[in-house]
This record gives sequence, C-alpha cells and structure tokens, in this order.
Amino acid sequence: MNLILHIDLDSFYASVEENRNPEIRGKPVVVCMFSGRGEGGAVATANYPARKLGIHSGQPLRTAKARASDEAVFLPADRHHYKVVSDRIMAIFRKHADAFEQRSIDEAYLQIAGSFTNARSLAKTIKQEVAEKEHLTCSVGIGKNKLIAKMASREQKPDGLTVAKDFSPFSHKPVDKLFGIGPKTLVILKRHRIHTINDLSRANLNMLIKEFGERKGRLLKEHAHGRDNEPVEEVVRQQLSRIGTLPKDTRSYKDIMLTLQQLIDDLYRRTKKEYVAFRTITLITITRIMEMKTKSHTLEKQSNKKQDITQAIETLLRSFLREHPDDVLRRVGVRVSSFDPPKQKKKQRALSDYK
DNA sequence: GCGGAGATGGACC
DNA sequence: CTAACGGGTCCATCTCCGC
Repeated sequence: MNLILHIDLDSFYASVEENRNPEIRGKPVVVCMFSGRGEGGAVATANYPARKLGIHSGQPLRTAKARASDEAVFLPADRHHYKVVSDRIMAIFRKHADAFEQRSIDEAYLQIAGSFTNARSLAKTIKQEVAEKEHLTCSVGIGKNKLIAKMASREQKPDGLTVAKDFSPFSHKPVDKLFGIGPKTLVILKRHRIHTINDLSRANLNMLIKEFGERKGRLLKEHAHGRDNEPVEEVVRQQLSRIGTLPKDTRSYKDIMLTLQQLIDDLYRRTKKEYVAFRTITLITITRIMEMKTKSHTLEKQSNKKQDITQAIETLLRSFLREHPDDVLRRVGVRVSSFDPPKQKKKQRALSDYK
C-alpha cells in the first residue's frame, strides 16, 4: 500500500533561533518581519511559550508586544539562514521517500510503500534523525492521501506523530478545519447552515458548484469525505516575486522606483540563481488601505535581462499612477513568471475523477 | 470554442 | 490615542481578444 507522511517542522523559525542562541531557549521567542517603519511589522513565527501568551503568526507586532511578558525575545527573521537549515532537513526527508514534495520552507509530503506500521516506524526514524542532526522537532501525520496526512499532522503538536487510518477522526470537526477552507469560504458555508466537515460531506453538490464554481465545488465535497488523489511530486516553480514596504506612503514616481529598483536587483539575483528565464513581469501595488492591484506585461520572447524587468516596471508604474490618480501606495512588489521551459500545465484532472 | 494575456481573489505558510 | 497589518507562492476564475 502507498502511504503519505506529512511532516511539519515545529515553529521552525523560532526553533532555529533557539538553537542559535541557547540563552533564549524556553523563553517566549517571536521571530518578526519588520516593515522598516519603526517598530511596525508582523509576527512570522512564535514559539510555544509565546503562543501561550496569545502571540501568533501574522499578528501585528503591536499586538504581540502588548501581550509579551518581560522575558519575551523579539528577533528579526533571517530567512537566508532558515533556508540553509531547511535544505539540509529536506535532504533527510527526501532520502527516506519513494516520492517527495516540499510544500514550503518547513513542510513536506513523503510517499512510501508499506503498511501503517512501517510508516509509523519510518516517521520515528526521521524524527530521531532530525533531532540528532539539527536539534529540531517535527510533527508527522500519516494517511492514505495527502489531505488525510496533512490533517493528521495538525492533530498533535509539537513533536507529534498521528496515524489516521481513515477520515473519521476529522468528520465532526468545524468545517474550517478542513484544509483549503479559509475565512471567505467559511462565511458562505455558514449561510447554508454548514458547520462541520460532516455537514459539508452531505451538502448539495449543485449548491456548492453554484457558490464556488465547478472545480472548487466538487473538490470541497470530495475533501469533506477525506477523498483526495493529488500525487506527491516535486513542484516546479512558476513564479518569483519580491515585495517590500515603502519608507512612507507615497505616489511619487521617483520614490517608488527607488524601492522597486532594490526589489528588482534582489529578484534578478534569484532568477539567475534558479536559472530561470521569464516572459511576464508584474508590478504589484498595495495601497494605503491594503488593496492589492497588479499590472503586468508579457515580453515577445523569454528574457534573462535585468534591463527588461526595469524597463517594464517603469512603464507599468507610470500607467498605474495615471490610471489610479487617487491611490497612495504603501507597499510595492515585482513578480516574474512564464518561465522557460514553458512549464507544462498541471495535468487537468478530469472532472470525472471527482464523481 | 480555445488559447494567451491580464486582472483579481482566496488560501496557505 | 477606537488602529493597524510581512512576505511569498500557488491556483482558479473572469474578461477580452485574436483565431
């Protein structure tokens, strides 16, 4: 039997920082993304002592600071370093898997052939290896598909190991515990008196399709039954982007280009590192009131030149300012996509697969 | 009807 | 003091347009 392990490194950024500086181990540790405007920013990761104080990822630093105790430690995120550590750990995961898929800097799916007993002992082996070599813990979920494995890994944290032989442990849970259901979807489901995953599994398919569209409608119902046939496979990157906060809200072309040029320089370094040539360049803007607007331009042919990005962004920014005379910008970003070789469209899964 | 381009929105980490 | 809010990626859907 093929089984899937989903592995999640526990409060990854914060744990890496605790290893780097044992002085702070056990204290509330909050890894921060600073916006560059004084103390402004958001929480990237909080370790468990910090979470006990009510500090969570995504929270404004203001709020986190207000909840912090005296001995709490606030540190700037050092993503380059976390990436180095992550790469070493992903190599450990990969060598134990028949098929492997990294989902983010701290998460991955492993597919193995074997029994639940085999899978459980492999999970223990991996946890032990990560503990010995990297002094980090992780939480593992095991199931027959990616969805169940993912849901299982969230059951026990930190340092958990959860085997889910079927989907029954999750059926009674609130519907927003189902992977893929966020705040917007939740509001719509509530309107239809759908509160639990079980409710969703019995919902009217036509209603779901009407509300969410063909694909998502069917997918919701399938997922609510614990059914999922997504393969475990390496993900090919489709886009690269870099976003930053402006020193102050503005719509001055010169000031905005100053920030954009830094972002372009950085993004361009990454395209070279990843050997990607791009065709589409997108200007991302986030206004003072947090509305995101984008403008993009596709080149005649693939490019790997910085000048092509800069040129396109200059033009896009000029049109943006002309077309949105009332928008004052807070953050801006640059994205490149349509990489070479043209990434094959993810095999359109026949809708019949979900019937 | 199909595709690419462009814009937007939702979700997750 | 009734606010304030990072950064990155993926995917789906809609519109428009040429073919």
